[in-house]
Order: sequence, then C-alpha cells, then structure tokens
Amino acid sequence: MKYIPLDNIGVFIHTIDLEITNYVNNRLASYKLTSEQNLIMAILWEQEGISQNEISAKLNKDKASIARMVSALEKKGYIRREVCPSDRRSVEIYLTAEGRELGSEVIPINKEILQVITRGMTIEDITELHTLLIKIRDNVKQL
Amino acid sequence: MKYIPLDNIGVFIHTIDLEITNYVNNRLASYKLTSEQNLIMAILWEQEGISQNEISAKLNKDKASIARMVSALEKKGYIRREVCPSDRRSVEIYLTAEGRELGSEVIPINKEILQVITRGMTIEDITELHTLLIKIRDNVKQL
DNA sequence: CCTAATTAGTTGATATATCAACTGTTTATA
DNA sequence: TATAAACAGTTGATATATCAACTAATTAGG
Repeated sequence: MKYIPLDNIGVFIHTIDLEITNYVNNRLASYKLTSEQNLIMAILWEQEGISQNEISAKLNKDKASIARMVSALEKKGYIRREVCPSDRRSVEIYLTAEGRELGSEVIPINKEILQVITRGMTIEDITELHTLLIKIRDNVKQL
Repeated sequence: MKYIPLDNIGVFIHTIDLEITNYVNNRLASYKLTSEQNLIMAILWEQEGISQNEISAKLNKDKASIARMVSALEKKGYIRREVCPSDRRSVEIYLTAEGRELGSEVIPINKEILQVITRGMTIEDITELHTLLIKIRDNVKQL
C-alpha cells in the first residue's frame, strides 16, 4: 500500500479554500476589498460599534490580524475607530458614510458569490458538507 | 429572510482549513518544518530531481511561493538546487542526507496526521466530502 | 484599596499567497 | 537564422496568518 501524501483530504481542503479565496478576491477587486476585509465589513453592515475583540472572536482569527485589517479598512476610509467610553482598552468600529454606501453595492455581490459557490448543490449537500467538515474540526481541535 | 454573511460554506471551509493547518504546524514544529514546506518535502521523498515548476504544478501554487519555500528548505539544509543541464532555465531539487533522514521521521508523522484528521470517518464519508468539494471547485473555476 | 492577574490592542518577526516586473533560456516562425 | 514568443525562476509589493513581547486599562483577591 503506497503512501500518497498529496492524496490527502486535508491538503485537498486547503487547495479548494485557496481557489474559493481567489474567486472571491477577483469578484471583489473592483470594490477595493479583499475577501477577508469583506468579512469584517459584512459584520459591520449588520452591527456597528462592535469591538476588534468581538470581530476577532466572530471570525476566529488572531487579534493581530484583525488589528491590521481594520487599519487597512480605516486607511481606505470605510470605517472609523472610536475608543469605548466604558472600557478604554477597547476600540469600537463604526462605518463611515463611504463604508455604508459600499454595503449597498457589495452585499448583493456577496449573496451572488454564495449562489455561485453552491450552484447545483442541494440544501442536503451543503448540510452534509458542513457535517463532514465539523467532524474534521473536532478531530484536530487542540485541547 | 435575513442575510447571514458568516453562515456561508465558503467561509466555513476557510475556517476549517486554518484549523487543520494550525494542527499540522503544531505537529511538525519540532521537525523545523511548516505544513507547506512539508508538502514539498513529501514530493521529494517520493521523487528527487523534480523542478520548481513541476512542484508548482503538483501543489497548485504560484511559482514565486515555491521559490521562497525552496529557499527556506535550502537554508535549513534539507535540499539542494542544481541547474538542469538540458534546460538551464530549470532548477532540479535534490534531498541532502539530512533531508532524506528527516523523511524517515516525518513520513510516519504525516501518516498519523492523516489518521487523526479522518478519525471516525468512513471511506464513504471522505469520498463524499471530496465529491462535494469538487462541486465547489468546479463552480468557482475561473474560465 | 492595593497589588496581581487578566484583558484589548499594537507592533515586530516569520511564513504563506498572489501579482507584476524582470532576467536569462529556449522554442517557434517569418 | 534573426526575432519574437514562451517559459523557468527571482525579486518586490501587498495581504493574510500566527506567535511573542509590549503598553495601557481593568478586575480580582487578599
């Protein structure tokens, strides 16, 4: 029985993830948004005033990554930071007018992207995919 | 009907991929190998003398990424580069003694990692997961 | 209530990724 | 065969990621 390192579901998930990310980045390029920045904006289009820490928890990402992405969005003029009055360690993130306007353009694109990604798949397919990925997540979860 | 951007299978695949990658990186840390460098080494443990271009094609990655990872592996002393005599544009990658030795340690770890990732899953589960991911890949494939 | 521990965020180091521009080779073709 | 096109690799720019060390603010415990 030969050992085939690349015939490995973990590597395969990684490859597909990169392809999805590239697709999303291409779709968003004209809006000056990357796929990850888009996730932060998506949160803010639903709920303003959230802290970086809360974004970090929602997106399951390191606080350092969030800090740098928020800086990038601030530099682009889509968001502004405000020190939280009740906890001065914390920073609240708000949309600028420009950032809010961007939402009306990009939210429909996000819906369409999701439709493209799942084209030809049933609810059952997506649920099954989700379930199988959860199994892998549980297997690699660090204790 | 509410729009829930994070309830998105593409984002979920991305999250799981990062968790798998972190698990693999932790398992490999003591061998001074990252998960991506491990993929290049895995190819070389099966087939020496392959070019960077061929590695790039096998791993579906940009040639610039491969060049930098190969440099990192060279700096660690696991591989050496040799200009291809029949095509002087091309660089052939060979294992050093140290790199070959590393294989005898890390190949079993790689097998074990794959077992951990797929623990509790049947062949049918993995095949189904693969099939569903292929559907998504086809949907986002750039033409 | 004061010190210790915790927490939110920033910054630096390192490792992928991708794209674009560039060098040097090789191949194709007019 | 001269020139153009294609190709392999390198390098620079930018964007995630993660970890570690740090600052400043808050909370907990003695």
